[in-house]
Amino acid sequence: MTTDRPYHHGDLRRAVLNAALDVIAEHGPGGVGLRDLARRVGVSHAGPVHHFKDKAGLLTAIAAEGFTLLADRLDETKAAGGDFVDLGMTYVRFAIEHRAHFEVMFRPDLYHQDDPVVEAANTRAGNALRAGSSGQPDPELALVAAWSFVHGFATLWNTGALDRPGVEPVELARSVARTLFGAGRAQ
Amino acid sequence: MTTDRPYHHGDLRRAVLNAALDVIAEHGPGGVGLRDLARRVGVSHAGPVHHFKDKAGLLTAIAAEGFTLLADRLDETKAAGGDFVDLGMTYVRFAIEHRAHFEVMFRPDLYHQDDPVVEAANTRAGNALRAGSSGQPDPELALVAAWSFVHGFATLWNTGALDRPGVEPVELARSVARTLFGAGRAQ
DNA sequence: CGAGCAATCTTGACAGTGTCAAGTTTGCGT
DNA sequence: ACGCAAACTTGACACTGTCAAGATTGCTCG
Repeated sequence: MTTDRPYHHGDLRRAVLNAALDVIAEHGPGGVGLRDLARRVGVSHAGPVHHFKDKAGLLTAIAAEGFTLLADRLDETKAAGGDFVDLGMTYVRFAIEHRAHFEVMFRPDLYHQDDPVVEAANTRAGNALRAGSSGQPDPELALVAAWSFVHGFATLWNTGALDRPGVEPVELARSVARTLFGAGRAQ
Repeated sequence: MTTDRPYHHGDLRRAVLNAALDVIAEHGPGGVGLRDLARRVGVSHAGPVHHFKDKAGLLTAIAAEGFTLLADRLDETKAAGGDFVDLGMTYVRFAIEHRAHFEVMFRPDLYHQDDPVVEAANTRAGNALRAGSSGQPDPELALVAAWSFVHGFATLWNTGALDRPGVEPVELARSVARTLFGAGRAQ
């Protein structure tokens, strides 16, 4: 090939991120390689380094993107009048639909946890979650209970441990959540 | 040094496993390296290969050990008359005390998931868990609910997301579990 | 409009990794 | 006591992340 591609890629950063997300979704975060990503995107082996500094830097960017994406969705369902259970279902849906992001976000050993961008996004998502449980009796315990449940459900589902043939995960999670947390009082 | 250590290590397999568990506890599963482990144990760079075939083979052994250990503990608390909630607390305690094992067990992309040993240990632990929920109304839903909760709690706690100053994790989990699942009926 | 500067990307190198094949040393059963 | 198989070593290869230095480009400011 030795293609006639332009020297400047245009949007290499996004291209590398997308390629990385593909790889993570298929092989997990351990499967990402800077040189492999460079190859997939059609760029020299050190191209990605310039945008992310590190391999950990790349994963930091993915984690940050994931946290802001999650915070956005939580804010949306809150704004749409969603109740406590709805918030949890948004969490589950996010973890399944954005599996690659989710698998990085909660593996702090893979990225630069002290990065200001990722820290800000992380606390934003945390606040959105905390706000959702504020209407419950004993909000602190409710937060731990709900977060643990949806996080565990999503994690187990993604690893295949909860696999039921022909079952829609969010529906299963919702029916379980209803029995755990009641029918879901307003707010 | 070029030590006068014997040609045969004695129990290299266990030594490598222990070294790997140390590394995982400190740096996560991504931090393990076959050559690094060999160095720590004081053996040539390809020594460990003979016992585990692969890097994935090493992690397979760790996962298998983890599942049987978990199954053992679940059986014990069941035999000691523990109820539904007690089983969950055993799960949480295991995940925290054997953090390194736990972090490998639920990352199937890291090891040979189809290995017969790990498969057997996995289903054994699964059965122990399933048996615990058999006394509940709607056992299937109860299993999903309880497993999701304890798994999520343990995972979040281990990543530091649930960190509360001076709080004993199992006690926190127990108090939450009691409000979720009732006072814990017998069996 | 065009010159130069900074951002973007390439090339080349180095240390470190997993894995394999081939040798060496040792314990153990017959 | 002998020999065989298990345990370990040595050496090699392809691959990885990271860095330094160079080539190419878009863009800003005169």
